[in-house]
Amino acid sequence: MRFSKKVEYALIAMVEMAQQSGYSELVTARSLSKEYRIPPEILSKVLQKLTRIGLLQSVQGIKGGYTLAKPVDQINLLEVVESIDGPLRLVACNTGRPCDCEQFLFCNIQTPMQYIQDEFAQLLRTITLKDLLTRMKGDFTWVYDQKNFNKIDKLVGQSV
Amino acid sequence: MRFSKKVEYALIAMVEMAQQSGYSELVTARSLSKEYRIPPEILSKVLQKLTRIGLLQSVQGIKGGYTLAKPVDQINLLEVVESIDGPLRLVACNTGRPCDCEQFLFCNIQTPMQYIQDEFAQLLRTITLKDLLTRMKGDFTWVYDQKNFNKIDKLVGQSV
DNA sequence: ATTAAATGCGACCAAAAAAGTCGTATTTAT
DNA sequence: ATAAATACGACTTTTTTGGTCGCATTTAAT
Repeated sequence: MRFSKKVEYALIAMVEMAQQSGYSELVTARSLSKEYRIPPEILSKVLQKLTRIGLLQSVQGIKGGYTLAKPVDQINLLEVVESIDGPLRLVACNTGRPCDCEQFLFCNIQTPMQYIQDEFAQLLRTITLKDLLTRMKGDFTWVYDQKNFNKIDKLVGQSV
Repeated sequence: MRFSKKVEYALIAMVEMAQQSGYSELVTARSLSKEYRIPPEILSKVLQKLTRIGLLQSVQGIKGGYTLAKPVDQINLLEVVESIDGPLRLVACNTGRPCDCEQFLFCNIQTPMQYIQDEFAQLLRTITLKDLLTRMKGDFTWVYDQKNFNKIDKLVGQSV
């Protein structure tokens, strides 16, 4: 019952991109992976998926990078989640066919669970990247606290 | 991003118990596990957890079994899920402490994700066992289709 | 009393999913 | 030509989940 790490990485990256570039400048996978301690190969693949699906735009080559493909209020959480992890499925038995879970013919919760899934999907659909940005005020106080940066600088032995 | 099998088993069992007993008669783990093809040891442990948390009542001994401890409209999904899987946590970094995810001091989505989790928890809190029961009308048409029962009878080589 | 059928637990093993790594190709500004 | 970036797939490791085994306790029926 967790979002996958990849989805977290996607959201971290997109939030950062929204703050940094404002749709204009490019951000590289490498810089993001450094800043947020995300394995670069994984982050790259995540960003590539988001690009293929049309949430990001990419530019190849030595001056390349990524940028948001749409305004922040037009990117909702459901698209992000489904871009990375595939179609939302809260239970095993809602694939369209009558029921293919282990309890097949006897499953008694298929229809109700479908309803719950629809509700959750709707919730994710109503939350946009913009909502995330407006809700992260509290984080700034410590994310950009200089003491923390110094601590990390020491920790990893390099400038951030 | 799935409910665990154990949570599914819990819901299947509780829905069945609500239909069968109407709070009076006892249902055994064994009969449920047979009817829904759930490994009996697992189902037992699930029902035991639900009992400890107070959602079911149990009676030990040879005539024992389980029954719902509360009316169906007073059992919500959040209690069921948290009884089985522990506190709801959609992301790694909302444990109360500032942030203990891999991106620790740099995580920029902690607060927004907490908000999403709260919204989802509220959704689960508003859905009761009664809602599940009223939404499963569609299932009856095939769950109780005699042809299916015959098919299963042949499949497992015993009366159901 | 003995037995059988039920709940109650904990330790352990196996399978599946997720996370992460490695290698290589392609693109493009310098 | 080179360096730094995206693009992509195969593979390995780790973690989580699902499932199994064994044993103890309770209690109705004989």
